[in-house]
Amino acid sequence: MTRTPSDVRVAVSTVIFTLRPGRDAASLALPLVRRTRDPFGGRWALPGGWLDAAEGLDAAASRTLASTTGLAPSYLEQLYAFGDVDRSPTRVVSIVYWALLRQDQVDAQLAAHAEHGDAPDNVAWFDADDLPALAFDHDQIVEYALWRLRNKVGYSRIAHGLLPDEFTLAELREVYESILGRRLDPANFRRQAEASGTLIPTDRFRTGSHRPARLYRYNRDVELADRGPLAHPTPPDGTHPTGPDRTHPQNRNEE
Amino acid sequence: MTRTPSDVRVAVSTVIFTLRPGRDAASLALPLVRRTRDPFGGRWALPGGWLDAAEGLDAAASRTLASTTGLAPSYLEQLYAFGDVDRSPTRVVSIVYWALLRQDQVDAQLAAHAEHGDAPDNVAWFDADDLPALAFDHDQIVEYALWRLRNKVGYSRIAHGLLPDEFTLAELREVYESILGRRLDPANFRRQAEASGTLIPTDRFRTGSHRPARLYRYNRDVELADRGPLAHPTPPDGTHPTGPDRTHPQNRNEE
DNA sequence: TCAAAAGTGTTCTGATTACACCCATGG
DNA sequence: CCATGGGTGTAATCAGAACACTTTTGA
Repeated sequence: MTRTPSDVRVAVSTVIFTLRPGRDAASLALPLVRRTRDPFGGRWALPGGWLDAAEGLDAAASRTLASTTGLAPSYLEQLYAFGDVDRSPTRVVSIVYWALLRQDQVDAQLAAHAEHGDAPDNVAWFDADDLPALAFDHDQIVEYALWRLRNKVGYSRIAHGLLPDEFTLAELREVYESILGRRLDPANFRRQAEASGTLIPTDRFRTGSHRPARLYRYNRDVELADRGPLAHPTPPDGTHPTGPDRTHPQNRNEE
Repeated sequence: MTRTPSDVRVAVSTVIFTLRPGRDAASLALPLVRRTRDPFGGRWALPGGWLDAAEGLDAAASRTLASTTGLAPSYLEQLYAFGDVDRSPTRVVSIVYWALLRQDQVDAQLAAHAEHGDAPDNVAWFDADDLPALAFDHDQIVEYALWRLRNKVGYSRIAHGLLPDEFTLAELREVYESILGRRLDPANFRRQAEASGTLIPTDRFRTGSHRPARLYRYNRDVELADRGPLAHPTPPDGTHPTGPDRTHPQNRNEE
């Protein structure tokens, strides 16, 4: 067997969400990179880059995300492989990931880069439901990532991927409300959250407004999301492990 | 931008299931192809092949499946992109699909090929829970495909992808039981199926054993599975459309 | 002391389960 | 006429939704 290089190139991109506090309710936001060359020069696109022959897909997602935006996700999962012939002028298969970034990490990571003088350029954050026209088929990709996020929040604990270590139930509820786009009953939300077995109450309280709210951590023994039988046992590096996702839904908001 | 071919090659493989009638209960079976060359010469592997620069991913899955096994799926959906560096001696990213084939189509399609003298070679069917050691990481891939199938059967209508146009409720129930690996209450199953709105009763009956059972068709207006916002409007060719999957589970067998 | 969020209790509803029971047919 | 699967009825259970209510704080 001779090794003939293919004329199909493999790219890796990532849709990474964070929660941006708003006056009324928080909203989902994501960073985009402005393209400097054709095709689609000047347009906004998802952060990403070419797959290197010496790295796995997950590693490529983390690397290209870091090199374009300076961000390291708190949750990372493969989304889909896009490979229509006409999705780009040249033949490119894009392995797309979606990710979450804890709110407190956004500023921290960007500040760290600013200090080292390697602040990412040509990057801007956009509200997830108010995006400009994107390069390639990235509009569709973001739409699908949003759909997956909204769906997954219903049957897994990924919402925690957007919060710091300690949080109040109201903060957790706000994450759900932002993602789902509707209000949730605080009383019922509390009971469900407590019954899930994933929350550990601390003896600390968040004070400042009205009645102090108890702070919770969460049980790291429980995975953020069931990733199916192929889940890697433990993450070798800092970021979260990635294996095929339990793509199966189990509630049924949109069946 | 000069176009430099990548040293990463893209393959497409498919895990395609059908239901094999057994004395007691039916069981899931899938076709494998015996490799004739190294690496893993002599071992069984998933049907597949190299992605052609002129075809999309879905088309490549259909084409390679047909050319290796002679089969055309009744349901086809992308499963996952596997791209660990060491999963093959050379650098290969495999876009893996999973598929269903209606029981009545297996024999029909194979017979058609036999008649034309183009019967596929080196192909054999195996029971899904009794597989030999497979080439590459294909064991894991099959395991993941099974997991996804079992999961998805709980919140979508994919079970119909394994049945002919008309079927009895007992036959439909048997599909569920085979996939889930447990018995279901016939009475409750009937009510759920009827309440789903996806079944159309015919005025024909399956006779032969005891009391005749009504035959049902199903409502083609309802998608087999919610594929998310990116679903292709209509399949251009014969096989089913494929878009990103609503990977979200909604029941919770394994949360 | 009052507004507002934290937190508890109670009721109602719908889906799921378990299981008793009747119906229709082939042998 | 009876064994067997087709098909119906019904009561118990459980999760979720709705909402009234009490508690605790800062202002």
